[in-house]
Amino acid sequence: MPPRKLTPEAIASAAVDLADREGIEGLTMRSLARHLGVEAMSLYHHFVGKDALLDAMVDRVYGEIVLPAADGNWRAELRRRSASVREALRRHPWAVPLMESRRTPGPATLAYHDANIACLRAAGFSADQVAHAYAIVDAYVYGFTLSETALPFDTGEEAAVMVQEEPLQALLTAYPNMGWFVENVVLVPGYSFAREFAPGLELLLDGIESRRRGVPASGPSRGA
Amino acid sequence: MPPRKLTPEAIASAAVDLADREGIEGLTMRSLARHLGVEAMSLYHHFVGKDALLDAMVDRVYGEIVLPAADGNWRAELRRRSASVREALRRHPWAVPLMESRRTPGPATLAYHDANIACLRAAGFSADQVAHAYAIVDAYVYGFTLSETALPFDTGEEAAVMVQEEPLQALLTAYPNMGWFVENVVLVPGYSFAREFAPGLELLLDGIESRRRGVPASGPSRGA
DNA sequence: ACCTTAGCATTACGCCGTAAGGCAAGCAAT
DNA sequence: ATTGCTTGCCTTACGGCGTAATGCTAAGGT
Repeated sequence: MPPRKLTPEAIASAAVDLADREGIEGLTMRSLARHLGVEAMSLYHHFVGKDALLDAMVDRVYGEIVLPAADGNWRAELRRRSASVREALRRHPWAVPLMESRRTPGPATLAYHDANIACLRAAGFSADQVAHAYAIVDAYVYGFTLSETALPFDTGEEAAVMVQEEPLQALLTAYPNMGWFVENVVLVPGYSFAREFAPGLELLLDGIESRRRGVPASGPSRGA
Repeated sequence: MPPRKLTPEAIASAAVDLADREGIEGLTMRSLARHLGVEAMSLYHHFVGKDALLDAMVDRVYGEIVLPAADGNWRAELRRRSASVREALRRHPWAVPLMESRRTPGPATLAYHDANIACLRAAGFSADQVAHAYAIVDAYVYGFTLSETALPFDTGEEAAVMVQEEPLQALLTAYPNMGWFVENVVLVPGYSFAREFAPGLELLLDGIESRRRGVPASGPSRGA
């Protein structure tokens, strides 16, 4: 028997690389097999189907995230792991819609969630407070990264090129507030969407902290 | 010539219905055509390709969102449209990954963004403040809804059934913090993930408001 | 009466995921 | 040494996908 060329780990690793380079739609069982020097059906001896492979890929992405330490300052730990999540998802943009939709979490996924809960719990959060904080921070980090990876430009310079084009010019005059926004935000030198991430996260952490200290939540009655 | 059976609107509407019922992976050009009583290729006389159809579907979802009024209270308007976004995305879960990834916005999409900017602008937000507020709120709403639609359960009762199953039981003992979380949050009577939405949004709105009033953002130095 | 054109259908191509089965190389038991 | 099982990979084949190319039919303009 020739030395085994394939292992689940090697396959998943190659699949992540391929998806990074070609996009998730370029990852097919055949293209992946070609990349590994084998035939497509050989992969099915290591994964029962493509779904299982996707599960493994997602778990590898979770494995790249720096876990929060249970004995650290919860704000610093949450900040660090949020940045780490965002970096991992920028390295693997295809993972953004996948991470939240897989139903068979792998060991790295479970370890990730466990460490997050442990960190907040150790900081004295009640179960309800953990639920609140976790839901809010995760929604923000995933949502921000989703927006970010979908954006057709990152810096203002890239946007400036796009705005020159004819159809976009027409749209910006038809929708004057968007035109105002583009002119006064996107096209201002130094703009990048990425810089919104950290301030938004701090706003969340501030809110979580003040709620913990007993500041009552302002209900809908207040602003309406 | 028989009276035209197909219009882009009718096709997109049927596609949305089909995706709602069968899921986005059940929406194929053939299944959609079958549903409309025509052949698959007939659809290509109204849409240049499936991507264009998906664009139209996304724009229909945007069209379901209640637009914020420019002359209203910005908190109330943002609250209302955020709830409306979430409801639209719950009606059409397949749209969550699509809405942020389409690159050819339709009229409803543009009107939506324009109305949002207009609302904040009319409330006296500077361009930078609009950018901050919009990025944060959108990230939260999309991220929350992404988590929500991906969750295998909604209420604690549904979760209780899942937890009975063997493989999950083993996981919860292996990851004690997750076990603690499930026991003290998910399985507590009355739990539902959905109830986290409004408090989290209020936290954001509070933060946006206080930042506007000149409260300096707490930087990483504070908590680290 | 002719031609254009719009609206829909037919056929076919190259992709996809994967079920079913084959085959060769190594190990274990006899 | 022979047998037979297991492991790892390959071959073939099927139904379904998006869609290019082309054909047919009937209404409307001239």
